[in-house]
Amino acid sequence: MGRSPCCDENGLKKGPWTTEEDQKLMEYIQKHGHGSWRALPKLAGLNRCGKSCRLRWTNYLRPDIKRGKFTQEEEQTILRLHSAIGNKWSAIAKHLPGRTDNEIKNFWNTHLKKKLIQMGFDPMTHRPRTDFFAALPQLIALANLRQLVEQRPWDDHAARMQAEAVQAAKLQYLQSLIHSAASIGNSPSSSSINTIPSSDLQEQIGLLSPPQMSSLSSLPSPSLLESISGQDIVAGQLPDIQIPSSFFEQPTSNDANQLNSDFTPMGSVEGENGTPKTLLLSENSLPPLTDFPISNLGDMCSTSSCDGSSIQFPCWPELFDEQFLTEFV
DNA sequence: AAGAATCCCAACCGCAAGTTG
DNA sequence: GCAACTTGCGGTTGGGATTCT
Repeated sequence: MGRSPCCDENGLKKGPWTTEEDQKLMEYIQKHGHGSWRALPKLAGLNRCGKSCRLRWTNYLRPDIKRGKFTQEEEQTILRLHSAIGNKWSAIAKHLPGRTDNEIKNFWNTHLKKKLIQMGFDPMTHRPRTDFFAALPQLIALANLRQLVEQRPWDDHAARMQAEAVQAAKLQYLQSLIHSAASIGNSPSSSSINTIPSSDLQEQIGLLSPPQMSSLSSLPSPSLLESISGQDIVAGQLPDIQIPSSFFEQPTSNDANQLNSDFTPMGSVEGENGTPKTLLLSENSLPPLTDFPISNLGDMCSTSSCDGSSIQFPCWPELFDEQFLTEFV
């Protein structure tokens, strides 16, 4: 299994392709097929290595390539498949006709990954991140729901659902705290916060707007953490939440539904119009955080895909009133 | 208006699996 | 079975485009 020597050859052109080169490559392949990629450049009159030609063809020149923005449907498919198989871009691309693995990979890295991170989900596991900083954006977004509830004259049912969502968020936040506290207790020399990769930390801190940064100073004190961890609460016994891979919107097509059937859903509920909504919940999961489409949640965060509008988040003390803490502890 | 920062994506790199002789 | 070679894949990067200050 030796390495390919083709790109090691000197004198071959690299970098962006010219329209002339594209033309030559297309004409040659349309006439003769690509055959051996190694031999192709010479036969086609190109001063490129075969690998470069193959990449140019498969990622750009192939006639069946679909260009333009990814649809919600495609986004759903990518999320669903990625949650099941991870960074298998070529496998994911097979489910998206006309999209290349490179295109999907780029879309993931520039959009979807950030979206998940901003919502406090681990982009690799698609589960809520248990480290403290990772949970912040998700919780902030949920806390913001309560603010909306208080500001809008919604009906009682909707308001109750929102309040329950905030309660769930609080629970999850406390879960994070307890995880942190437990690890502090188990290992005096290191805290879970200290174990967060610095890149992750920077990423999360970078996502917080200045008001949120300032509110960090009013987070629970170490003494509170101690008092919580002193309750002999086993972190593993706390409820866990798994994000539905249909995270931003419900699937809308037969294709998406078909894909859904490829992976085992952990639960389902009936949607408003009678169509079942698939929820990927773990057995010990909390109830769904909200009863409205989670896409609303995504819209409320300050993300690059949120039409550029920024939203002022509430301060942390508002999220955790004393009554709640008393009830919980 | 201009420079800085950020986003985006085409293309490259290198590894590993598959194929051939 | 082995080595040379080809192909496919995923991670990373460079630089143009766009947005922000």
